[in-house]
Amino acid sequence: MSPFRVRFAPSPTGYLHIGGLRTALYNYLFARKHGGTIILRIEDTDQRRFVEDAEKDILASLEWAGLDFDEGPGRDGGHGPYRQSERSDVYKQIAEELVDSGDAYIAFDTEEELTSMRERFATKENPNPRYGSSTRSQMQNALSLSEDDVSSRLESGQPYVIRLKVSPGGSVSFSDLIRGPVTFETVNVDDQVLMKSDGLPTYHLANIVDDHLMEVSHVIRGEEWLPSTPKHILLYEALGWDPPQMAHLPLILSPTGGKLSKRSAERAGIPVSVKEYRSTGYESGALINFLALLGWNPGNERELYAMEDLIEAFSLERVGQSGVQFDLNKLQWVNEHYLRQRSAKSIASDIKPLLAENGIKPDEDYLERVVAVMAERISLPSDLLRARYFFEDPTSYDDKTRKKRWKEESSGLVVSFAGKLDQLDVFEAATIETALRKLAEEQEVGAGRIIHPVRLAVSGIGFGPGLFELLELLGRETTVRRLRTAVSAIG
RNA sequence: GCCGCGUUCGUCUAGGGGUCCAGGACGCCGGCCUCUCACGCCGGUAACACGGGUUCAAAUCCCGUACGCGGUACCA
Repeated sequence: MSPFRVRFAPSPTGYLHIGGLRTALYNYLFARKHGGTIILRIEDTDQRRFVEDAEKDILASLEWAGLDFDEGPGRDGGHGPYRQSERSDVYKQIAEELVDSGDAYIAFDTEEELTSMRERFATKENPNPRYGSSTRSQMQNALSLSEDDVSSRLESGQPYVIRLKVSPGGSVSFSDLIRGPVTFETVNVDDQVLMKSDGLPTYHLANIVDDHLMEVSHVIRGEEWLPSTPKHILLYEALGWDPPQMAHLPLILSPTGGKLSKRSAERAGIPVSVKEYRSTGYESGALINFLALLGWNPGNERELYAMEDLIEAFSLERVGQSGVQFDLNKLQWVNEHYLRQRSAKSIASDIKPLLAENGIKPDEDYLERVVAVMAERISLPSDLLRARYFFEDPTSYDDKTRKKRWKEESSGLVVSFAGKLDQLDVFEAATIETALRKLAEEQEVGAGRIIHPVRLAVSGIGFGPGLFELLELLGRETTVRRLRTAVSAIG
């Protein structure tokens, strides 16, 4: 087994979203490509934003997407536990070590004090002053207070946080696998809180401790983390650990611009949680295929990839560097390809509950035949809901089609056609077609003069599958009934 | 504001000094097929952000500007 170890580390503050899935996917592809290991780690250190069923949703969504993990909750690989809430002791111990070594310090400032500090030091040039080398001496911490003061505050149980002590004047450089060399000046890095006053670590501490302890070799995460990477590098250095390789993925942007957030996505009509894609009826393979190509490309012109093909082709070097807009159109296109590879039977079984919700309970064989005939006309199984005429008589007739297709002689032709159908020995597409064409000939009109009004009569709309197979599918009784109803309704 | 990262058709992208008056895909438009719609096939529209360098030669290298995005929390 290769020494490559990667992790996907979501925070259970909500359902797994599309950006999270893509991050998971890239980690997964990288791991599988190199025969490495992928870890799922739950970063549940924010008690305030914790969402009860989020972890369950994340697990279920990943499984649906076909991303299986080697290590994680319930799958011990000797590096657990894999929930940060179950690892508190470790962080506490490391934080204390950092305080002892002088790389971190205790601070007592309350949230109000922090806010007032920001107001106090804010200038036009610097509206957002950091808690760091330039301000910490004026705050309440172990660097500004006397030793006695600190210990008496500690003894009295005053809440405190532990902050990383960042010295100004230096710089932190690292080479990002996707972006190349990146440098930050330490003056611009603040004294990040490592341990919160609730005794839990912040992301920054927990993340690097776990990555180290879990022997993570490559950190593949969203670009929003790039600015905090210097803090992480500083932390690795303080602890005497080697930092892993870093790879910061381009962000998924909303078509309206900006990071694809819940709000912007909704505004753009894009589902944001993986759960929604699933319930809308997208194929997981299609979503994966689409997401893989959103920010990465294989360097050739192929567009359709099964998971194995993605694993085969994937490389971090071919991940782009700029943000990418989410394009629902393209997803839809990919999804259509996947949908058409499925049997009518399996699509039918998917759509059944959806129809039932809408009060439609068709015979299974019939439904399967409907799906077969409609397969090329839908991009999602739920599109079938818009073709209710398969299941119930039309109650209205599309105006535009009516104007265009229903001529003076239409009623007569439709009635005659209904009569012909009544007399047919065998009610099949071929015999129906023969009958119709014969009628057209007798009446000396083009076949279209009958076909279009008949379609409107039986379906209420002007488009759909081939008319003859449609009629066969509907059956003689339904067809004839609808024809006669339509004549009196449109007449 | 400051820090960081970006910038090739509307979108996802190929390309990384000459093979590029820039290739593919989605979308859009037109055509073929055809009873309609869709599929499929064929064709079309459309881009190197701008300004300076470097070079015989720049989409490609360098600098600057503009713009976009991210970060600037005891959130992740």
